[in-house]
Amino acid sequence: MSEQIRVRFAPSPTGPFHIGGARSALFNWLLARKYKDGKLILRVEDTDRARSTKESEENIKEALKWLGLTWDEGIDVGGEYGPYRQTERLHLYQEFTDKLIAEDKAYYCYCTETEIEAEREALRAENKMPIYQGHCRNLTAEQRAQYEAEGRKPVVRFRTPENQQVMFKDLVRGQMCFESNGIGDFVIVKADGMPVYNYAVVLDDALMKISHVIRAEEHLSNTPRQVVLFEALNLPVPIFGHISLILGKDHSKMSKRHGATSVDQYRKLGYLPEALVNFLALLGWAPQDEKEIFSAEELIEAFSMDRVAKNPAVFDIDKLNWINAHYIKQAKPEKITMLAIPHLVEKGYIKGPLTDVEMAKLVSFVAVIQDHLSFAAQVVNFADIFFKDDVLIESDEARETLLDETTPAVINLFKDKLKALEVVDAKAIKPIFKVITKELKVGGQKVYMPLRVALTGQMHGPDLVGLVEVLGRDKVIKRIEETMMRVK
RNA sequence: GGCGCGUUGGUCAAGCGGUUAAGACACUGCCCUUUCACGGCGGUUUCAUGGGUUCGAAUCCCAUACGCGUCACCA
Repeated sequence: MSEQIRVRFAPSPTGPFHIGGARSALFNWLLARKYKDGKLILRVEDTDRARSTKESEENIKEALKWLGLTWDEGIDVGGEYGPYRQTERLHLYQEFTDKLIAEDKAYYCYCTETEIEAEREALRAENKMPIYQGHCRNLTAEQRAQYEAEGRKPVVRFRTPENQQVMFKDLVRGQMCFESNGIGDFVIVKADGMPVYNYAVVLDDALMKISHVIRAEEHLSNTPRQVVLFEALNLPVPIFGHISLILGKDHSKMSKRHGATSVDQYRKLGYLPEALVNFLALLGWAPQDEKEIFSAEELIEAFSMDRVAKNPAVFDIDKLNWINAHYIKQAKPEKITMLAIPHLVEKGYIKGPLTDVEMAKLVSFVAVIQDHLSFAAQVVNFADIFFKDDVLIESDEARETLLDETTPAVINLFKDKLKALEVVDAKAIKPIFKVITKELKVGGQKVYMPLRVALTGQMHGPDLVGLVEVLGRDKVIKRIEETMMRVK
């Protein structure tokens, strides 16, 4: 690609930032970063006045920043092709609309929504395509004046050329071809003066000199409408690339039913941005080799549009969890702790602000369980071990472990040894277990298990040595004593 | 319904006329670990169906089925 790469991400701020949108943004970003002069433009498509909100726009920006998907031109950062919010570009669209009308390539349509709806119904009933039948296609000046007098507010429709083949190039799907007759005269400017998506997007992409339009497949069927407009306006047609949709487990489009769908939800659950980026890249794109774990830099290096798949991909939370677990293991315990705290607060484990000492202890605890986590919120699954001093014995099997005839001796010896320690750290604690097996002549099972159950109530869990160190001598002794009292 | 896109194991997927049809997640077996997890080594499971073309087809062509998208004064 010799010309400059200029790609854009153009979300409409009508709700929480969707995971699918994040992938579109990611692919565009990767393309922009791959080429030295590549530019990513962030444009906001806010022409739907009823649904667009400032909060959504903020949410999208925050999510993009969190994911590390930086943009070179667009809202907040500016650029020479601004403004970058469609509602601030109305004067630009107006110019082109006037021109189209003057050239008779577009016309005013006074049909009301109910009239149009009735027409559509009728066509559908006959099993025909529900396209506009051209009622206002050739109105006389008198007819128009009549409608105006009635107070009707017109929309502007594009006069779609008949019997033409509309072709365009798609990087993912190859050469595409549609019949113009299947399109009909579509609305380009609403009655409130707002341009319709298919119109504004064409003008913006052309005016912002976008070279490649990479977006979701749901736009594929809309593309001929846009191509026809590019041609009518004598504007260069960009190269398209329609990436397939992300589906839920049941193969329908991802929705709330499938669990978390917004970037924000994953962020709050304690997924790491690098993991999400890594995972999203692998949904619909495959590297040449067998690598699975990619840093952003490695993705930029390896990414290319011709390895983007045509078929839709099912969002597999198990794989995301696996990737995230990988990044969690590499992360600093402090970081995971910070992500987990809101969840610990929510579950009532943490009441007020933590002191420095408490915080340090919590961090050490997180370090002990870090390898067990798929995402930070899972810390609450282990929180009882850390926060709850009255141990709940999880099963009869665990109880039996405590009733073992060797158990009292083990527990007592352990307490003595622990009390005798000058410094209570992992290095000092570890040998205790060995010594006990030797002195009491019992197997490791008989030492570790009763102590684990007395301390946590559970048969399985994080490393005991680490646990004893983090909990501290007093708490450990108090806990085992109380548990033993209770089983007797 | 028209138009369009798609269909390799439960999931992500490699493959682009000749392969024992990669790899990863999940599942599972063993090892490691005196628990679990991590990690290591194995295993089960796939070319939607039917026709062609070809010496040879997961790969090319045509049907059928199924899934999805779109046909808005939403984007």
